[in-house]
Amino acid sequence: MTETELPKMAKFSQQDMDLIDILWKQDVDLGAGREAFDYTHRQKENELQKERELEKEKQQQLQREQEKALLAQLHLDEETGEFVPHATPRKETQTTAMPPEATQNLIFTEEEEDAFTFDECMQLLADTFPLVEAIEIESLSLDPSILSPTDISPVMMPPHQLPLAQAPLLPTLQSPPKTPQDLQQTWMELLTIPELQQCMNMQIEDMLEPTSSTATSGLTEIQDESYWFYENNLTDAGSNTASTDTVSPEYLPTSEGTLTSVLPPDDLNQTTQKSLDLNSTFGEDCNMCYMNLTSTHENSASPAASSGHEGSPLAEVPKEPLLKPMGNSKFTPEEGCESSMPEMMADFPDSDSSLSLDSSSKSSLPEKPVNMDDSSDNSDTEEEMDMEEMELKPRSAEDDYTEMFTSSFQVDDYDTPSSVTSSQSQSQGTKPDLAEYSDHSKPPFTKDKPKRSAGSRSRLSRDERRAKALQIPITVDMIINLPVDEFNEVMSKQQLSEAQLLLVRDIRRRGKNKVAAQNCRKRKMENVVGLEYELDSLKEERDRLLREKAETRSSLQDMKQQLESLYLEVFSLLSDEEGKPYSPREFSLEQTSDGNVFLIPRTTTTVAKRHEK
DNA sequence: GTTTCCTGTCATCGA
DNA sequence: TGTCGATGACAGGAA
Repeated sequence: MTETELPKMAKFSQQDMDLIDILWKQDVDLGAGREAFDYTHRQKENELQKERELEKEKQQQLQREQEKALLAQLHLDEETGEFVPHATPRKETQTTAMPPEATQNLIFTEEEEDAFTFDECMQLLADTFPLVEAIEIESLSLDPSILSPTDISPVMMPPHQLPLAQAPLLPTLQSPPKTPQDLQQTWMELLTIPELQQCMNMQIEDMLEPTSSTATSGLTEIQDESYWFYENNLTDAGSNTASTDTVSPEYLPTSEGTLTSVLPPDDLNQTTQKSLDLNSTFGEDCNMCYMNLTSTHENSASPAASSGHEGSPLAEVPKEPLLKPMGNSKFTPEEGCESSMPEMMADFPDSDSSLSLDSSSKSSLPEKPVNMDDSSDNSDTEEEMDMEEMELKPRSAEDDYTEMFTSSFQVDDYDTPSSVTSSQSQSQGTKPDLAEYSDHSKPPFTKDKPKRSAGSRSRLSRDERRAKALQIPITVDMIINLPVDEFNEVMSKQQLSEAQLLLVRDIRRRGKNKVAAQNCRKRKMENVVGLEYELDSLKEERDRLLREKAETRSSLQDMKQQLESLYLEVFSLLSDEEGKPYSPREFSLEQTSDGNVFLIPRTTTTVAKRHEK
């Protein structure tokens, strides 16, 4: 409802007003406030809007003045001997040295003045520039030596600092490239600076690092508006000179030198190539940069990228140095688990060496279950048969694993699933050892050594190895731990052969028994500990009883002593008719059941007692 | 080289 | 009768 519509409202009839009121109530129900229909409120909002626009214009004017002041400082740099042309190249320099802030402001003014309110613009500025500053501070804090190369990049440069820092630190940049060739030469010189390359690599990583959506968006905005500089210079130079590939080898040593501290040597080639490719395509906008990175990543002999991981280049790039080098090996789906299962490969040192890339020369599977059946059947010679599996038939084991991982292995979540195709170069390198292991005349300890060195997991590994050799589509863990019903159900569904069933039962029996033995020993130890505790408590009880016994005996002795003294004391108080004391030897005091005490002659008492007996 | 401890496995028994 | 858990006995690795 605008200001011109207000007079019309006075002409509205009461019916119309009621209708409007009904509509307003409906709007209120939909979430609209009463002030939305208040003209004065809207008028205040319009005034505020105008004030904001005025403030925005003032702010822009202030920024323009600041830009002019900054450009004037560039003139002062010329007086120090760093000449900056004022003609056509100066125009480039001005635009080159123009802070991205100015560029951004111009763009905001031209494109988004109508679309953004002042608060939104201020919020956008506040969101954008602190991020850039933070990025630069971060890059500067990493190494003070790269401070000057960092300043080269206007992409990441805080707009308000760029001209000041650029002048003293990079005189080469100040010298104007009068021709495209000069410009190209300038950038080629800049590219020879190792710190510059490191800085650019770091900034690329910072850019590609998926920190926060706001940071990414802010960078994208800055790059979109200031990458034209590289588009006009660096990319031209790169394309004119020799493209990326010709530049790359030239700077490989420096790049390696800067990257070896943070990257494993195996990743150096890929990363270096990636970073140099990025350098060559630095002038493109952010999207193109990401696209380039992705394409570079895909082209840099990284099979993982071509296997479905290219969907997330931002997440992929930071992780890439952590990936194991694939070399020239053909990527298989199982290789993804390889890095996480090194111990499994350690369990099969000889099987590792017996591997081959040739998956075409597979021996027929039905033969192996029969052999395995024999080996698993005879428990006494199980170990020897295991060794025979690995030694007498290295080709067979090789075929087992090759076929196992190339065929449809239904369940691949073994507790330690190993990738037999871990490293083809490794397997190829150890290939000559196959002849040694295939030598039957070798002493047994040589056969046993690699396996015994696997440690306490050798048994479990053996079962896993057998299960894999027989292509049992259930994990050893499941075989052992599944309840009987589920286990039988799974077994019935799997259509296993006789040998497979036998092996599965053996694995289950051994696994169960192993757990039972562990529990038994645990219980035994607990019993021993409990018995020891009980023994200690019994010893303490015995000592306590002995102490109580001694105390009781001592107290009884005291009581006897007291009673004797009391008896003598009472006896001494007694006297006959003549006043003579009674002799304790002739008389004794006895107490009857009713409590009376009588003096009885000892002879009588003794005679009476004898009679009683 | 021997001893001791730990662990896996087998054989056996009872539920 | 088959399965499973418990347990003694044995063997081998590791310290």
